[in-house]
Amino acid sequence: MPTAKKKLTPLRSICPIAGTLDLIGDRWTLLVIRDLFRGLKRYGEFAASPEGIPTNILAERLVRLEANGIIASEPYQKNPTRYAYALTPKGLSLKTVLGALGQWGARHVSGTKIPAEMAALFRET
Amino acid sequence: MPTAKKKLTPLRSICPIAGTLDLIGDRWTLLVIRDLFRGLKRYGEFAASPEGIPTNILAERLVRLEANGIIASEPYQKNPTRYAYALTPKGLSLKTVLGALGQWGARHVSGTKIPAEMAALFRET
DNA sequence: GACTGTTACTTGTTTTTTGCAAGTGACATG
DNA sequence: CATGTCACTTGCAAAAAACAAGTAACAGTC
Repeated sequence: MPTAKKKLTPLRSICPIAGTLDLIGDRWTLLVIRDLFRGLKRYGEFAASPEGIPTNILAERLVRLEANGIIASEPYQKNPTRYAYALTPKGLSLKTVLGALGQWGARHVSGTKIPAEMAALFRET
Repeated sequence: MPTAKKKLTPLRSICPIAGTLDLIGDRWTLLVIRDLFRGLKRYGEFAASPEGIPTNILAERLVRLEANGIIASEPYQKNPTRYAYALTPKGLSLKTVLGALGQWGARHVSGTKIPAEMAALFRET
């Protein structure tokens, strides 16, 4: 796993919406989670997504998501050890959030389009 | 209405999730929208929320939300003209997003608690 | 076995955004 | 007319993001 730096993130309030945003409410984190739902697993795959996340940001977000128990990493090779990332149950339960964001965007943000590969995320459960 | 500065925000991709995040995916915007769902209407009320949004950020977000058709402002007094803000239908349709974020937070972010005043947001529709 | 390429990061610097404090204009109240 | 309030605006320091390079450990080619 990448270098883990300790960083406290005290919650801004007891509001559960604010609490969620404190964990994943930045410009990039939810896009990494979206990619995990799409089946991507490796650093290079995330980096290749069309939004073009800066690599240092990606590395930091992966560390943070794992520290918060939203993703887990497992080595898939040695020398050098490389890790594949996957959503934990906690991360998987963000599906409703991604679904709501995606449906709203498809309806209200012009220029967006639901890719076929992502249709599963948008089906009602 | 506050001073409107033109600012282009080209979408990072055609993904509807990314598109939504480009509009409202920052540290503060969704908290303002939450406050509107809670019934708050005025600048001072938003500023008094427990998270303590910086006032310059609040002013800028109100302008942006109105420019994007998510909120609308109406004068409630003259000299000086003061505006009350309300969600448009487009803004109201973010309820599912807020609901999903809140439910996830209530379940997975320790230290959060659903205030009674906010319970309506969390009921399934 | 030196050379090229790939993967997964790390490091350094610039630019942008945020956060904080203080200031301003137009009143309303005492 | 002095003080207070409300809704902002402005200035500046601090933090985060963006961009560009660099690095380590191989694997494959010549």
